Amino acid sequence: MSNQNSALNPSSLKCSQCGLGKLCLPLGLDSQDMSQLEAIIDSSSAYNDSQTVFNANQSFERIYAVKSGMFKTVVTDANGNEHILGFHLPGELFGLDAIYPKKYISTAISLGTSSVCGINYTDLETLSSKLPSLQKQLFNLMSKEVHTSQAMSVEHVADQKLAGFILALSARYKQRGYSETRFNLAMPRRDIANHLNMAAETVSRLFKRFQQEGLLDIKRTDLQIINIDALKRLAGCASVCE
Amino acid sequence: MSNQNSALNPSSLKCSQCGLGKLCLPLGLDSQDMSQLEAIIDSSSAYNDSQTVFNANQSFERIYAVKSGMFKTVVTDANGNEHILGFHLPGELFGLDAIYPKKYISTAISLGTSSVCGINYTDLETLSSKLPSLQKQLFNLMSKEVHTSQAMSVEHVADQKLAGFILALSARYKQRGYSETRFNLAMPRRDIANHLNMAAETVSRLFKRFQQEGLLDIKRTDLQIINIDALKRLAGCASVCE
DNA sequence: TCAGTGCCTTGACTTGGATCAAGGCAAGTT
DNA sequence: AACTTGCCTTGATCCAAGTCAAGGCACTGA
Repeated sequence: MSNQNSALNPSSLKCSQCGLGKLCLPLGLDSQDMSQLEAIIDSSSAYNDSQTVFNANQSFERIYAVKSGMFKTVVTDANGNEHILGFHLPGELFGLDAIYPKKYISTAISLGTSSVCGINYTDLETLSSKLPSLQKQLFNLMSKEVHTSQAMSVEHVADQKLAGFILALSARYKQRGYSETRFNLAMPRRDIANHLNMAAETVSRLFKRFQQEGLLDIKRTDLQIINIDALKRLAGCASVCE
Repeated sequence: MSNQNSALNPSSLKCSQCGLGKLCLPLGLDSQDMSQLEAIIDSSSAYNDSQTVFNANQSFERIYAVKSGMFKTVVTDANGNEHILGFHLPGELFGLDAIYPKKYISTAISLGTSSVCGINYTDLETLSSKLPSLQKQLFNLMSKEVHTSQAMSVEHVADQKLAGFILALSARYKQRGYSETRFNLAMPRRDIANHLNMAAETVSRLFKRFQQEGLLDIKRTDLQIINIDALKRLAGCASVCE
């Protein structure tokens, strides 16, 4: 399946110098609060492609913030079928669904070379009750997580789902200061298909159709959105209209 | 669509006397903390069938805890199609997805005679930073919410989805001290179908099949689970195995 | 008791997307 | 340059579930 987890090159860049501060946990913290947060963060462990950050059922200790690259979270059902719950971009947290059950629900795997910051959850809880802005930001990030998980379930036809997926990625890249019309998908077709509950062949045919209809241009993982409005109309806006 | 929102019979039963304390926000609070929580809660507004608690796009002010009955949250996409995001049982919160965007994402509607407690979110934030146990419980409830939204997306064949839905309801009723094998569905077939992204006819045919296979017995909304293990095997356990 | 209404069930037909099976193409290896 | 490997695309076929249409059954109110 996937390799053992192992941290390479732990470049210990602190939150205050990280550049993701406007999206990630530190949002809203003053420099004094920030250094308290920095004190409980294991800054930046790096992973090669397809390495495991944590496994499902492992006992919950830390939540993770993506620093660079991309991670996916995967569950395996009783019949051994894997399902990708989500993809996580820089500045996003994962492992939040493990808080209540006190164990990880999913397995987290890197897509390409990527890095994360780990945050001990008990420490984070304690610090949150001292720093109202941190508590507020955590609530915000969790609320967002609830929202995105729900949005997925609205579209149910294949083309809407794929359009919605692309638009959601686009919006998230935009937020991070990248182009909203051209970005790298990072994950293979198979993973997109799995995440959206469809066959890889369907993803392939839909990308072709979208291209023929002048909605986008795609070569391997390099995606360029050409007609974003038409794409939004197609998706029915469910995952993206704000 | 649905009637105007209107609060009837505001029976002001406090948290400390409510019986849902083991599931709801007060979990883990001592009696002193509890009275602080009670002070910021508008206890119990009652609704008749199909009444609206809040509308999508309305500005966010409060989260709600179900006191009795059931509520559904519904979004409408750009094409006017409605989609039911979830059903909410006593002791569960709804409106959490509105925290980050600061406006309600969905419309909340009562199913049958039901009641809620409303909690001003700003007050709740403030109080949470004073009461670590309250903060902890809020994080737990939000984590749970993330988890249940995600679990939905795992099953993708109709019979698995319906089995998973029934089992999830069963587990939630059990938690609340009700029978896990016999309960009232409260919502019509159409709503189940909509929530699970399928046709009402399919729900009907599947219930018939489940009944023929000796998995359950259903008459209108009165559901009795006969072979819960077989049902779990069918669902692949995704939404329920813990 | 009987018509009216809303919800659920059943059957016949249609279709979107899965599956199966080949083939293509890029990048690395020998 | 030829071979291998992994991923993606394309075409042919099939089936699960949607749609359409009719009928049944349990409440309601006159």
